[in-house]
Amino acid sequence: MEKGWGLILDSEPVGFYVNKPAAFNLSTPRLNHHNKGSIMFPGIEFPVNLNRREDQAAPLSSDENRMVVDEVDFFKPTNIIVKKENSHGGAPPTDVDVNTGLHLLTANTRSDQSTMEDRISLDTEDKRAKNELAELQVELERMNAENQRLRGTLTQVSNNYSALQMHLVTLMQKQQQQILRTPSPREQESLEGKSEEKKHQAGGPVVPRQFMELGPSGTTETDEPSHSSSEERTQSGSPQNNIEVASKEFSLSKNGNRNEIAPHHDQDKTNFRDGKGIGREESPELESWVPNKAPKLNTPKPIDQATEATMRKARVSVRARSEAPMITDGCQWRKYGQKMAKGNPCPRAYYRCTMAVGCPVRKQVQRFSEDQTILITTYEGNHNHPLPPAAMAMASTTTAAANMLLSGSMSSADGLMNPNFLARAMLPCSSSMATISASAPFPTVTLDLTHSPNPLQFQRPPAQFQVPFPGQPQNLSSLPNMPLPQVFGEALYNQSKFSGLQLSQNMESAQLAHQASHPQLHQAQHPSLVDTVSAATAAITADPNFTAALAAAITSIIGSSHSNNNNNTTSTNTNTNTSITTSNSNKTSSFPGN
DNA sequence: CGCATTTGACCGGCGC
DNA sequence: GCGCCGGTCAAATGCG
Ligand SMILES: [Zn+2]
Repeated sequence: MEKGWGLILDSEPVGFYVNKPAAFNLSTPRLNHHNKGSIMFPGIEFPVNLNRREDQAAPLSSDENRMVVDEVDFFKPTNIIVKKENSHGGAPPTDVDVNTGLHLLTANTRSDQSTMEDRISLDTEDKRAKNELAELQVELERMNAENQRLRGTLTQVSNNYSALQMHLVTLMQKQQQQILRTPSPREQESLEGKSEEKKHQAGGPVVPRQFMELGPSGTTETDEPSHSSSEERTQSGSPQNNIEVASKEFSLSKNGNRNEIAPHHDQDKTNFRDGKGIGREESPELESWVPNKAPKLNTPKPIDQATEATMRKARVSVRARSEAPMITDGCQWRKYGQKMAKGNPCPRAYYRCTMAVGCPVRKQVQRFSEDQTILITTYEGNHNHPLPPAAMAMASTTTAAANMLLSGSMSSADGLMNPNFLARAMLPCSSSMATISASAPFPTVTLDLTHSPNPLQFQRPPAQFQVPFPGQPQNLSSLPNMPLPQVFGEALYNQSKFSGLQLSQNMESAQLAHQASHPQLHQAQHPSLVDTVSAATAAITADPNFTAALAAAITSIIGSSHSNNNNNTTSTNTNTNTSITTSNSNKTSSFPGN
């Protein structure tokens, strides 16, 4: 089964390579910020956990692990090889085999002096110079690698930030919905039906429903009984890299509340694969997934069902850079199909959520034809089961996006209001963009977690399918003066060997932070290392100013890296060009983040 | 041996 | 009606 080991959407494995002094020493590529040593950003009143894992502090070995990327290597073998070598050598042998392809220079300089002098001494000198050059080259490459890492880090931070932003928007949206309109019957249903007991226990305020509860109220609570192991599974793909060991201390907060819900989807099991054989209509509310061709079934069904159908039909696609075949979103996926898409050389893979038996969630994974370093993951449906925090991150985000979209599509008033609201909400946060466009068969929200190479590009033109990195992936092989996009791609590539992009942790953190304020939701969580981690991050990120802190972190990192790399034209891109694109049937509009 | 993936078959929608 | 196309199924295959 697929565990989604590809991109991990959180920040942790990368660690923070904050502002290294000019020494380009691979052996100490990153500052050691263990989570306990969370970084305090000046002027910000709470610590930000940068998710450094302890072992990552280990100088070379971890680096090697990170750098060795051969397996998943789709695009640029040569580079990788070089980097690998570099990562190995603390001080490279003078006779370096590392072929940097920069010999031209050395040859020239040498030729001048060597003409009439004593051959031997010159030879030795020559050799020495050569060696020095080689070393310099190696160092140069190290610098490049460092730069890439920094950029990768920045990218991840940006991604995280974007994710958090999404959460913020989601929460704001929910609040808005709560305030502006009485809860829809479905919401009421879900709240009463599911959260009632929770509310009793927690006695907390009524909370905007969790995305998981968006499904049919009756069965949504199905819980996988055996999911004590869920966390390993979800994280197993990259245990070394992904799990945030740092925050163990927080685990206690969550461990108590393993969910109590009895798994009652036995029926679902029988119904699984109901597509044809076993009637799925017997229990429409059971919400085992229904083939998504639900375009017209709305009429006969009650409103709830209609919205459900819409929900299922709504899609949220996430674009992120990853060389890995699939992003790690914390869920378990089983591949059930693969097709060659029409205009895309890369096949499209179809996955189904297997965390619960009847879970209707499916996703499509496909590479962006124009930039194959971009992985487009399209989610469809809502989980009908509790999710581990890691999965919560992505799921809640996507669901939020779907909600946004659907709220727009359901009532015209909302439709007008929500996008604007979204735009407004995101504006102060960052350079994000929301776009509503036509041309999608399904209402689709696109979260673009890729990054624009242009640092000046704080406002992007509202083109829907803009390719953030027009550069072609092939260019990645040109190591020294790699344009930023490629650098990013490579950095991410390196880091994503096991984990790739990391979004989940922070997203989940936001989620948990949210939950922290609403304790009744906690019980839905699974205790686990993941939970632990997320709890920790949640605690850390519970502060409402987290985004500000993150922004500060980003800026600080940017500043530092800028100082180090400013000669590099491709230097840090400061803007997180997260864009939200919603495709509706008939309109196209965009909301530049700022 | 059980499970996940692979992969060609199949199905429904849609346009011509 | 036919063919294309996106999406899904399920037998075959591979893997641990
Ligand atoms: Zn699910």
